[in-house]
Amino acid sequence: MKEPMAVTAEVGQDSDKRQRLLDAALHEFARFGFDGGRLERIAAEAGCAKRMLYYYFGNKEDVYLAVLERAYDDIRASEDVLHLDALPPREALHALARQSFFYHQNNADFTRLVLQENFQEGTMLNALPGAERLREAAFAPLRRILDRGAEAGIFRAGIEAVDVHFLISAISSFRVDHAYSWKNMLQIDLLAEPVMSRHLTLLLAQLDALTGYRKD
Amino acid sequence: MKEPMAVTAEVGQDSDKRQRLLDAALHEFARFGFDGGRLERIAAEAGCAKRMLYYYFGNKEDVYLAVLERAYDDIRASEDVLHLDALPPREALHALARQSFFYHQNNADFTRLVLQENFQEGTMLNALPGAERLREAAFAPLRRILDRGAEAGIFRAGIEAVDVHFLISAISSFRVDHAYSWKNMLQIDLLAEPVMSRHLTLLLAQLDALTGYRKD
Amino acid sequence: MKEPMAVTAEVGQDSDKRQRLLDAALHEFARFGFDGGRLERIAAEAGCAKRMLYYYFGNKEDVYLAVLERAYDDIRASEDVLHLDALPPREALHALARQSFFYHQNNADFTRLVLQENFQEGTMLNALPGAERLREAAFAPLRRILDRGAEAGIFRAGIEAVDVHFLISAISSFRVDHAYSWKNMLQIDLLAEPVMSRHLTLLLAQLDALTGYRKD
Amino acid sequence: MKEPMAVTAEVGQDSDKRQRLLDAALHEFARFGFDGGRLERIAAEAGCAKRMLYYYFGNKEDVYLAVLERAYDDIRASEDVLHLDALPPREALHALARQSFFYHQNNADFTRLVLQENFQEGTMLNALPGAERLREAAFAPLRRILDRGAEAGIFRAGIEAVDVHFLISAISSFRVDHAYSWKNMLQIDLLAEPVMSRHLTLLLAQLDALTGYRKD
DNA sequence: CATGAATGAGTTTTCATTCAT
DNA sequence: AATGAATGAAAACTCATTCAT
Repeated sequence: MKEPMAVTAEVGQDSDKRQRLLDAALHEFARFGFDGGRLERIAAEAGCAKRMLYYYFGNKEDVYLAVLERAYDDIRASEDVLHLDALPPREALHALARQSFFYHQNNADFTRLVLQENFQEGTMLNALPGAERLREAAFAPLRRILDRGAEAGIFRAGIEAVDVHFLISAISSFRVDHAYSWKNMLQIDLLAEPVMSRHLTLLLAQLDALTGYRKD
Repeated sequence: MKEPMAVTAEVGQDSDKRQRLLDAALHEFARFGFDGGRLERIAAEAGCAKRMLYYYFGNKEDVYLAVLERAYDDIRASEDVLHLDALPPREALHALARQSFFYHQNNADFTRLVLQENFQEGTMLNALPGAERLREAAFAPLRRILDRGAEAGIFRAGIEAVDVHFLISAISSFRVDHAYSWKNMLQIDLLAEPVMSRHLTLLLAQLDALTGYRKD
Repeated sequence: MKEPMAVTAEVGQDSDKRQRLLDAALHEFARFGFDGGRLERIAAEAGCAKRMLYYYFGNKEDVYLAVLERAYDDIRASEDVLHLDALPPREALHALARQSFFYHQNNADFTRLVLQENFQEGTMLNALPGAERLREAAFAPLRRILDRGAEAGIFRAGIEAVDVHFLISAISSFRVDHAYSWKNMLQIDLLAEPVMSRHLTLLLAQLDALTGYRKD
Repeated sequence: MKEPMAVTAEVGQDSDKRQRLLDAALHEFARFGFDGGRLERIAAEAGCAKRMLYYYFGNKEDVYLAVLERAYDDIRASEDVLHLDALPPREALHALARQSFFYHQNNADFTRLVLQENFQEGTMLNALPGAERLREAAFAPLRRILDRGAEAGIFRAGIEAVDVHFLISAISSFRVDHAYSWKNMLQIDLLAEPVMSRHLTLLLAQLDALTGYRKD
C-alpha cells in the first residue's frame, strides 16, 4: 500500500482487454477486498495472462485504484438524469429512492467495493481524487426536495436530509449486500419477486412516514 | 497421499488462549475476509505463536469456521435474554429492534463477517453444520409478537415477519457497516450521538409506521 | 475454498532446467521416497530455486508423478532398440536379459523408485495415467521369443513368459537394490567385477536351464 | 541423524504398549524409510499418543534403532532351527532355500527396512551392534552344504557360496518386494497360488541347475 | 504492443520435540 | 508410570512482481 503512482503512462486507456480486466478486477475486489483479491483470478476471468495486469496498470494497487476510479466515474455519470426539480416533492423523493434502489441492485459490486474499503478503514478511498465532489452531490438534491415539500406543506418541517438519505441507502444497500445469506439461510430471495416489489413499496411507504407526508 | 489420519488434537473447547485466538481471528477475518486474513496477524493479536492456531483448530479454514460458529452462537445467546413474551406487543417489538440495533453496533466484526460471507457467496457458511437451526430462530419470536399485536388490534393484520426483520436488520446493520465511509466521505458519524439516538428513534418510528401501530 | 482455477502454467515440456529438476527429483525420491523427499534438496541439486518446481510441475505430488512417468517412458524407449525379432531365439533371450541386467545397474534410481512405490502400495503409480500401456509391453516380446524357440525345438514348450520375466527381473533388480548392504554387511561388491560378470553369466545360464535350451 | 544414544534407561523393555509401538514403527519405517516415516502414524497405528514414543524410546532415531535391533533379534532367533547338517546336501540346500523363501514372505517389513537402509546408503545399519555376527552366519552353513555335495559327487566343485546365496535371496526377496507393482501393473499376484508354488519350484530347479546336481 | 519465463518474499502447514504435571 | 499442552524449526506452497524478448 505505498503511495499510488500515476497510471502507467502511454497505454491506451480503453482497449478492449483493459476493459475486460477492469470488469474482472471490480468483481474480484468486490468479493475479496484488496488483500484477498487475486491477480490470477482477475486475469483468468478476463481471459488473459496475469502479465497483462502489469502491462496495463503497473501493479496490484494500481489495478485497484483504476477500478475505484472507473466505479466513481460510472456513479457520476448516472447522477443527473433524473431532473428532480421538475417533479413535485413527493414524486421527486420517490424517484430518488427508486433510483437508489435499482442502482444498488445493478451495481452490487461497486457497493461491495465501498464496504470492503470500510472494513479496512478506507485507506485507498482517500487516495482517490474527486471524492470531494461526491460528498457535495449526496445531500444537496435531497435537501432541495425536502425544502420544497415543507414549503408546500406536504412534508413535516425540519427533517434531516441525512436521515432520509440514510433510510434510502440502508434499505437499498442491505437487500443487495445480504442477499446471499438471506437466500441461503433464511430461504428468502431478496432480489427477486415478490419480495423485491414489496420492499420497494416498503421503502416508499417508510419515506412517506418519515416525511410525514399528507395527501393535502 | 491423502490424509493419513484425523489430527486436530481434541483440545479443550474453552481454553483461555483459544478464546483469545478466536477473538483475534474474528477481527482479522471481518476486516480482510478469508483470503485476505493472515494467521500471523491473528496470532500476533492474540499474543501467541502462529503455531497454536493449528494446534487448536487444524488449519486456516477451520479457524474461520470456528469463528463463524461462535459468532452465530453468540447472537443466538443474546436473543434468549429478552423475554419478549412477557412484554406487550409494541414494547416487545421495540425491545427486539433496540437489541438488534445495539448488537450490531457492539459486534461490528460479526456484522462484517456476515457481509464477507455474502460477498463470497457463503462458501464457508455452507460448510458450517447446524445452519438449519439459525433459520428457525430468526422469525419465530417476531411472528409471535406480530400475531399478538394483531389480535390486540394495535397492529395491522397480515404483516410479514420477513419485512419487519428486514427493516430492523437493514437499519441496524447499515449504520455499522457503512460507518467508516459516511464519516470519511460524508463527514457524518453514524455511530455517535446525536445521530445514533436519532436513528434508533427513527427505527422505532418506522416500525410503528410499518405495523400501523395505533395507540388504542 | 476449492481450487480457484487450474494453475500449472502450461510450460514447455522439455526445457533444460525442467530436465535437470526431473533428474534431481528422481534421485531424491529414489533415496527417500515421496514423504521423505525434500523439494529443497531437489532444487539445490538441480541448481535452481525451489520455486521452479512449482512453476514447472505444480506441487510435490506432480513432481513425483512427472518423475515416475519419465522413468517409465525411458525404460520403454530403451527396449525398442533391441530388434529382438532379428535374432535367433536364444540370442534374443540373452540380449533381453543382458539389457535388463545393465538397465537396472545404470538406472539404479529408477529401480529404487519402483521399490518405493511397491512399499507404499503404489499410491502414486495408480494416479499415473497410461499405466495400461506398460502392461502390454512387458510380456509380448518375451512371449514371441519363447514361441519361436519352442517352434525351433531349442526351448521346452509351455514355458511361462511370466516366469522368465520374473527370473530376469529378480536377478537384475536384486543386485542393484541390495548392493549397499551386501557391500557393507557381507563385504561383497555386487556391482563390480568379478561378481558382476559372474552374475551376468549366472543369469544367462539360469535362463538356459529354465528354457531347457539344447544346442540343437 | 546424530550419534545414537543409549535407549532411555529405566523403562520396562517389554511392556505391551512398547511392543505395539515397535510393531507399528517397523511397518511405518519399512514403508516410508526413516525420513518419510511419521511418528504420528506410528502412534496412531499403535493406538496411543505420539508422546509415548518419546517416553519409551527417546526420539525418532531411537525408535528406528529399536526397530532395527528387534528385527535382527528376530532373524537371529529363526536361524538355527533347520539342523542342516543332518540332511543330505541337496535336501539341505532345498531346505535352506525354502526357509529363505518363506522367511522373506513372512517378514516383508524387515526386508523392506533393509532396503530402505540401502537406498539411503545405510547410515543407521552401521550403528547397530552385532552386525558382525550376521555376516558370519550368512555363508558358513551354505559353504558346508556345497562342500558336502561336492565331496559326494552330486554337486559340481568350485561353486561360490556367494552366488548360491545371491540366487536364493534374489528370488525370495524380489517376489515379496515387487509384489505390489506386479499385481497392480502386470495383474500377477506373486504371493498367491499358483505363482507362489511355481516360483518355489523354480527356485529349487534353478539351484539344481546352478549346483549341477546329478541324481547320482 | 504483447507475452512467456523466472523468481523472492511471504504464508500456510507439518513435524519432531519439550514443558509441565 | 503415563500423558496432555505447547512449540520452534523446517517443510510445502502462494502471490505479486520483474526479466527478457
